[in-house]
Amino acid sequence: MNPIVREIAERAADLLRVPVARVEGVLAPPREESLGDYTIPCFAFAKELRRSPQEIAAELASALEELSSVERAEAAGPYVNITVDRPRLLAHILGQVLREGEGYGSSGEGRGKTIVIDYSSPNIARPFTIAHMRTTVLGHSLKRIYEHLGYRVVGVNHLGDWGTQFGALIAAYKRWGVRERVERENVYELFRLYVRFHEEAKQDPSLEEEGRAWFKRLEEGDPEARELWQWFVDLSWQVFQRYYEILGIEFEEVRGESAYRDRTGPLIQELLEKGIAKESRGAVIVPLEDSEDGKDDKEEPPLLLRKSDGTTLYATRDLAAAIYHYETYRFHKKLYVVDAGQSLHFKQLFKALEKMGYPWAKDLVHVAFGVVLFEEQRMSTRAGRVVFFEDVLNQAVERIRQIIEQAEKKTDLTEEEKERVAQDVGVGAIVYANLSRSRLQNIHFRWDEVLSFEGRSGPYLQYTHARLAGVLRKYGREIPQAPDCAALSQLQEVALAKKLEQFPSRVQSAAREYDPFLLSDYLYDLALATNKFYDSCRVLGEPSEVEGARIALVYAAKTVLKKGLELLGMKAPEKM
RNA sequence: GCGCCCGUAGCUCAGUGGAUAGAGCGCUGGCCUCCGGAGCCAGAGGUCGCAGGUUCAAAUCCUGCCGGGCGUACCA
Repeated sequence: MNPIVREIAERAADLLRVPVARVEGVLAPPREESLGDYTIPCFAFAKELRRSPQEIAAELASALEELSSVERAEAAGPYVNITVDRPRLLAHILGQVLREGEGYGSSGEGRGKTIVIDYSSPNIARPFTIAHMRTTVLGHSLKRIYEHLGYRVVGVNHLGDWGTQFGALIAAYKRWGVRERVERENVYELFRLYVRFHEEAKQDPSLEEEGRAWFKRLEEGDPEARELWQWFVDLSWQVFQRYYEILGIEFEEVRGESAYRDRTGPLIQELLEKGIAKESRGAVIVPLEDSEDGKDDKEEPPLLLRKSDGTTLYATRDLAAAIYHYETYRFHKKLYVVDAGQSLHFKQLFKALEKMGYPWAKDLVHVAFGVVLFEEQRMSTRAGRVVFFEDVLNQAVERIRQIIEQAEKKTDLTEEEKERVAQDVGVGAIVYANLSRSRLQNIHFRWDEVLSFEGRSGPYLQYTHARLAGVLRKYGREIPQAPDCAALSQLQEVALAKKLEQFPSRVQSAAREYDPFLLSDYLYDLALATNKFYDSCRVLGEPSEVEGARIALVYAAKTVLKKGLELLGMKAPEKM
């Protein structure tokens, strides 16, 4: 909160004899910019003061008008609309951004705290699809946001490299696999084998049995099963790493489900001995029904730890992983960035850990998100109804190459730079598309939408940044550290500066709500304000007071835009 | 059946108690002798799923219903 707003709130609170926080709670920007900078709706104070809101507003208006930082304060019915001393406000905002630079919007709230984020965590032996992008991009952005707030963040890639499905894959490979083809086509061939397995299993259910049997052999350490499995893992990881490199993602910990295979046995033993788990229908479960008064008409499904064939499940390994992560990192919080369809799983998991007496169970958060739909249906890897990430990326990059070539303005980019830019912007389009709606919304994947780079899109934000970079390049001198803000009197200048002021609180909201959308939404508004300013206010060649003030504004906007893009996991090219 | 999520403009989505509900796409019409037109400006387009209730004030909170998605013990 800036000092001007604080002064206003304190004065008003003093006058009304209410806590400052009450005033700050209702103080907001007005409905329309032309009404002023801030407004205080006075309804909330009417009852206790036994006066009409209109009366209160009138009194506040005349009192606030006397503050030196207030330019104008007028009552509009029950509202007080306040216009502040703009040069002072802008000097405060610009001063802060110029002083803090890339550190603007950071804070010490995370000092000494560790956050573990489990994200991306793809299943091996399958190509990345556009559906995998949601967890990858969300988790990555959350990671950068928390880091900006001073947290130590451990990005965990909990690879899906264990489970019945690998029994199925081994069975499929044993039946139809060709080594050379797998080596050549990698995950795409493994994926084909997997799909074929499920298709043929529809006709011949004994295949499922065969798959389960292979998984059992795998869990028991059968050398042939292990060897094939390791081969699949190595091949897959090679491909995944390339994708992560393109996306600019690095993990602090890559530790698949298989890493916990030796912990699950003892864990199940312990739970049985403590009476937390029990045998039921041949399997081992943790009952979770909260039967306080014996009425279990709700009948919550239990958490399954071991199947009747003796093999473990996803949940067993997740349990072991949570304990491992707490022991290793003593986390402040652990976030699971996993689609909303798994809500029950996490509810069960957290409850089971609570039953086990771990106080940190309350620090586990399922950061749920909506699924990506294709042709109005959920993508299904098994059914083969998927869009591969690589295809989307290639098309996006190709589209951008064309746009660069067709640009009217002669581009001075070298061929190498063009490639770089095409990739950065292509990735940006995909990333932004995944962060451009609140996380619980499903996303309808449409080619024309992802390949549209106009309006609200990743490239729009990057383009805005590149324009500002262009102005700064041409200016070519030191940015004035104490610009004359009285020279910034245009509506668009004030609006842009006020937008810049919101950045820190938006970063915090995004962290608090575990939703980078809150940041991406803000960045679009910021880019819009920037373009409006750019369109109506010329910078270079203006009288020196104006030019100096405007270039400082340009610099501040570019700095925030760049930082914001980075927090979303996007590049901010200087030229494009 | 039960649980969670969603329902706002033709389409995709913001807005979760405060003034006349906002964007993008699409549609109509404007703006480059001037810092990058991947841009800017203007216009048309909405009984905020329905019905009650709480409140000075409801798209927003509560209750019920309708429609859609997901989940609901041996997949991950």
